Amino acid sequence: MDNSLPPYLERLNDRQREAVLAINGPVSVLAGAGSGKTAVLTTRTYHLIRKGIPAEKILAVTFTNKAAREMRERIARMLDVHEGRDRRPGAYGLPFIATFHGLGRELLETYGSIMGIPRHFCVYDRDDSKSAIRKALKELEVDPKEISPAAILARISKAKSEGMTLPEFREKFGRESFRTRIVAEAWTKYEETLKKEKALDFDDLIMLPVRLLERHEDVRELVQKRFTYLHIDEYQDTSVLQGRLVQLMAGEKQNLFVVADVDQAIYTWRNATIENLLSFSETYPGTKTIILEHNYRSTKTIVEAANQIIQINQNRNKDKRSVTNNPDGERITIHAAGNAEEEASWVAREVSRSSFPLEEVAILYRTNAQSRALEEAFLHAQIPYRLLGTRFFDRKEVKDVLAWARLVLEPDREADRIRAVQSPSRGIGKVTLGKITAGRIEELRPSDRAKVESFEKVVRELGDAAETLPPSAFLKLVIEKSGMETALLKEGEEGQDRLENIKELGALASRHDETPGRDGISAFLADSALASDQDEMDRPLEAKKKGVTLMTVHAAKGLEFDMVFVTGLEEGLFPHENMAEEERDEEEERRLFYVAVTRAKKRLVLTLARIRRVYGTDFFSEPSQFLRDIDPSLVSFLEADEYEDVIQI
DNA sequence: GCCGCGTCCGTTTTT
DNA sequence: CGGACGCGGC
Repeated sequence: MDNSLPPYLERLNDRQREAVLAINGPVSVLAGAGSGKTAVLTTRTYHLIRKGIPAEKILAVTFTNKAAREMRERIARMLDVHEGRDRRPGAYGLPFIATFHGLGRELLETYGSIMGIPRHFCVYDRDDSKSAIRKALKELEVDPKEISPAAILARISKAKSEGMTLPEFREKFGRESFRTRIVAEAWTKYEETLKKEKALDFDDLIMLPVRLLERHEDVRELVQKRFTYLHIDEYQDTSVLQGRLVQLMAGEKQNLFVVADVDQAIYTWRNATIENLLSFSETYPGTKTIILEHNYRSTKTIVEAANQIIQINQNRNKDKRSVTNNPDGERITIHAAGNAEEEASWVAREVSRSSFPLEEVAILYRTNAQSRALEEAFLHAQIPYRLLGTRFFDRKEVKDVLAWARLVLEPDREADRIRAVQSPSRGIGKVTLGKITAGRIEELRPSDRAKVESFEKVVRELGDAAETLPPSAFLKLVIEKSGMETALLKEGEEGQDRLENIKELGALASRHDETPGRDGISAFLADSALASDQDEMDRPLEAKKKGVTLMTVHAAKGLEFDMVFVTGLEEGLFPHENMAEEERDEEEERRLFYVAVTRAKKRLVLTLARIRRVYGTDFFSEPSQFLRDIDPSLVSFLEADEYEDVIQI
């Protein structure tokens, strides 16, 4: 008998190998930062296939689209499968690799008809949901100033992601207070809008599949048979409902493999709960737990600093501590700048002085607002950069095109009609539109009627074209026929940029060109709703850019760079001072700092500004308490006298 | 119906 | 400070 290991297993350490080889039954892997958990997930998937498990029986759920795509590419390479343009998660006989939302979408598209879910639904993003709520408030004659649409949406979203239905919410909170009554009323209207527009929101993409599997045993069995091996990444950041979905899918076999790090739980504000992880072995008796604490990523200095930071948290597994065989490396640099602009230009200067390739440098910050000063500094220093998180899909012109496309597929979508009719503006406004929706078409002036008819004609023509055209050609036609192209060309330089953005959208759509007609277009639309602005691969132009990466700490999760700058280390900013007392969570902020620090492989630089501008006014800021958590022996200051000043012993 | 101007508000973090 | 929204004049 041949006892030698295949090369892909030899590369792993004992614990990692144990994780890969634990094929049946529930397994939880508690992995520290930089411990090679991605390698474990990928290798395990590959190993299962080598063992004869059909690839399409394996489901892997990742946290981001980017992680999904990378894993899919890696496995395709290992299996020597050449992926074509088909972007569906399970294409080419590969495992089904997607985010929870991508999985939910697949389940609803495939099995949702039994619950009356339309075949072509569109997905509402946060802004869509917000305007739907705003509309609901208007109908209810509630002043949005009294209760903000955002707050209502947050409450609805929380209820939904806990698995609570609208009637249950009414029952429980309907009489509690004025506030909750408004929430219940707005929720009712909101659901009506969703239904009318054949739309689902992000929470629906999880909630409805759960309901589907709970209520329909036949579907549950079908799904359990379809996926016999389940891999879940970042399990500490799953919600109650996502946990339940996993459980429903795992079924009796429970060939369930989850990877998690409690110290990197940074999404509780998005209704993630570490309860799923803490109760894992109770939910799944016979769980095998494997701890990966060896860090392959960072220098000893960085690993040691990370340990010092995270061990201050009370709410964690105190035995878990990262170790590394890597060299000590350089000390951590702390720099205090005068204000945000000086901080930014100092960072830019340090980047150009360093010898790391620009692709190996990341600039991290707590809030998106901080990116502006940094962007300007990099522009000024002529250092190429990529800015993640500029909400591409939030841009007006992009939303306009998507609205047009959605309207063409589903002429009942009121919100999209209002948007489309105004882009470009064609002399039809709210009043005219209101008359149409109310069915009072005869009241229209002849000139208005002509305008409306020509608009509707364009929509119809595009509708016909949508039946056969590949998505990218369809989009091109939309841009032309809607009149957007002509209008933008008239606008000069800014219009050119906008046209560029729209064309980028066309490039995205071409990924679905192998599925022409409504199916492909609708898949593209769902893609863009689920696409993340944090993922440069979702944007062809952004992906081509090379350079330093600017992003929030949240967006940096899972990534690694030779040199990492963590900026804005000031009290109130990082840790962030929350408005709502009850939401303040110092330990989560510290975990976030831990995530930031552990992104660095070789050099870590922490910066702050003594004066920070908030809403246009300057404030003095105190250095972040987090800076004091790192032992001085690991730190070097550029100016010696800065030390006591910043650390404030 | 459109556009310009004034006011008000916000900022965590995002699939 | 800057984006979103509303009001009022054209």
